[in-house]
Amino acid sequence: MGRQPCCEKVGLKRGPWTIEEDHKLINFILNNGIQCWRMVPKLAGLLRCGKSCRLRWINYLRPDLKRGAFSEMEENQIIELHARLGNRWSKIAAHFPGRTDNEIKNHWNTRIKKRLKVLGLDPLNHKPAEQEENLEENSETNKGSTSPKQQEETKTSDITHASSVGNENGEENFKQQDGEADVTTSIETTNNDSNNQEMLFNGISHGPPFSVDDSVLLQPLVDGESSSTQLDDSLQKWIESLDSMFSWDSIEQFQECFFLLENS
DNA sequence: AAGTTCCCCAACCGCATGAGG
DNA sequence: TCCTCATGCGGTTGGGGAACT
Repeated sequence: MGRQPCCEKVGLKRGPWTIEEDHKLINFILNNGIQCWRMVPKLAGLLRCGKSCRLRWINYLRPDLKRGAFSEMEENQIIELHARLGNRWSKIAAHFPGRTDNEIKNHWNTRIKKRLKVLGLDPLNHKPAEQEENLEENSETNKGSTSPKQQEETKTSDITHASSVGNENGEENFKQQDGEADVTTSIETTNNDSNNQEMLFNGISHGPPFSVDDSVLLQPLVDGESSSTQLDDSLQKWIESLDSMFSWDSIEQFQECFFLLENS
């Protein structure tokens, strides 16, 4: 007797989101907020499951998202956090306002991993690759003698001790406070309020999170790739409205953008 | 120019977790 | 305490564009 799926899959749309779907979702959330994701698609008139709506909102439509390439400083912070927290992307993302766990995870898998390998470090535990080989040999002998959870704990303590930014009491901190206490203090000094504001503002000024060279399919943009010649009037207005905004605090302003967009 | 390979990233899947009855 | 359900999370996939041959 398996668990029921989170939603009725039959008849639901999958794959890339269209601009119309995005508009419906954003409009609904701005007008109604989020009480229950499962109800969102029904009430918003979307043929999507709630899970898909949630993911779309969190990873792409949220107005406070910071888009664009990661700076070297951000990459270094990710490496530092990964050394302590492992693949807990949501925890890592919590230190980067405007970034999503998915974004950081993708960036890790596509860029940072390679960067570490070039440096001769194992991306899993941040140890030099040779050392890692020895570790694997040893772990072979222990195979079957430990539960997955025990193995995970072992890995965790390895990561902590191996961290190049090491903390003498890393393992203890990890267990007591999910490994975040010391990281938080070091990272937060760089993510102060003014910095956050700047990032938020920069994120907004990147323009809409989609291109319009195809009027139906929503295509993600690479940072700086947007071309005003490709934008239709409504989207141009969108960009102008966003650029003129100081912050996303005012939902009314945001709604006005949509009003303009829909009525243009 | 055409074909192939590589790379990126949005989206999906399935399990974990926690709240509430 | 157990069960159900909604949400969160991390691993993985696949489409599409870029780079290369």
